[in-house]
Amino acid sequence: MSHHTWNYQDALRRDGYRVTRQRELIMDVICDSPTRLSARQLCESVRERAPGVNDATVYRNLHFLSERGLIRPHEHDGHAFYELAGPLEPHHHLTCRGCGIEIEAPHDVTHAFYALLEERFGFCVTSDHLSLQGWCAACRASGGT
Amino acid sequence: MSHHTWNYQDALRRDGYRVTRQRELIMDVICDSPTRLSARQLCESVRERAPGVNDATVYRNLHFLSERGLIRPHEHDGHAFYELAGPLEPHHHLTCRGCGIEIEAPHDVTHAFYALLEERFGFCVTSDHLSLQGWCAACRASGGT
DNA sequence: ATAGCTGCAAAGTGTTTGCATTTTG
DNA sequence: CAAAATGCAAACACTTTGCAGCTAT
Repeated sequence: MSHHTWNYQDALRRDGYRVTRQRELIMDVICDSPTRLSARQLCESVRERAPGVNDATVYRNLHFLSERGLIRPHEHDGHAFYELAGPLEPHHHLTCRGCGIEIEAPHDVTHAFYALLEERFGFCVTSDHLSLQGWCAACRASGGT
Repeated sequence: MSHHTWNYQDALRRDGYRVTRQRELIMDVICDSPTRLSARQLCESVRERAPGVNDATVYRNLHFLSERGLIRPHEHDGHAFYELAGPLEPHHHLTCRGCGIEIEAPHDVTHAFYALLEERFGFCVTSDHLSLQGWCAACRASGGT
């Protein structure tokens, strides 16, 4: 899924918001990155492409775009990391400690687990995102620690 | 489990570290709290009991005590929250959005879930702590949203 | 006596806010 | 043209650091 095949611009304009160079840059950077990026990293990446852009603008737009549902923040390591929301299914992230790859697991992998928590603790989970650390198959095969 | 039944003091002295009033205060506050506390909250609670204690000292000791394995930090909401480590089993936290209660789920509740992730994605989870939001049985019974 | 620890003040991050100016629709 | 968004600088909250003096052992 790319934001190029997704007309988020008109969606914004329709609601009276504006499509600025800065907003497009942020969407571009998020879309081009293979992994989720923190606000800080986004400030940097955006500035690489367009030196004039201010951090405050990036922060403001990350909130704005999240509120509008165009991107999605995930808490991790004490920071918010952003990814395109678009028509993507909600999902979980499995991050490899070896190579850093991020595997996306569909939301339904947690069904049985959440059912168990409900059964054993009467607790009904509402968290819609999990971020787990571990080792991917490739790293384990190649003798990762 | 209480730190009063646990002689962490001698463990420290044995290794050449000192048992100070500040360190004991921090351990007391952590132990007395029904929920995990953030560094910030700990600074405040400690200061309530002993007005002179400096934030820097609290921060330094939270790192120190974590390194020594006396307390355990858990990331949550962009901050570290601390709880007694001691001889406790590793476990997961289920936090109720309604009443804020924290249910501790033993580590083994994730066995089947982690096995599924390994089977489907070849991914071997190493994260040893999960923090999930949701609704507890009591809140759901009393018509929590 | 002497590491080890504390308090203080200053600096460092990462993020937010107010306001004058610019830009988009 | 008017509303919306930006840049800038200052404020913010939280955390870390250097150093002189204090204190547990």
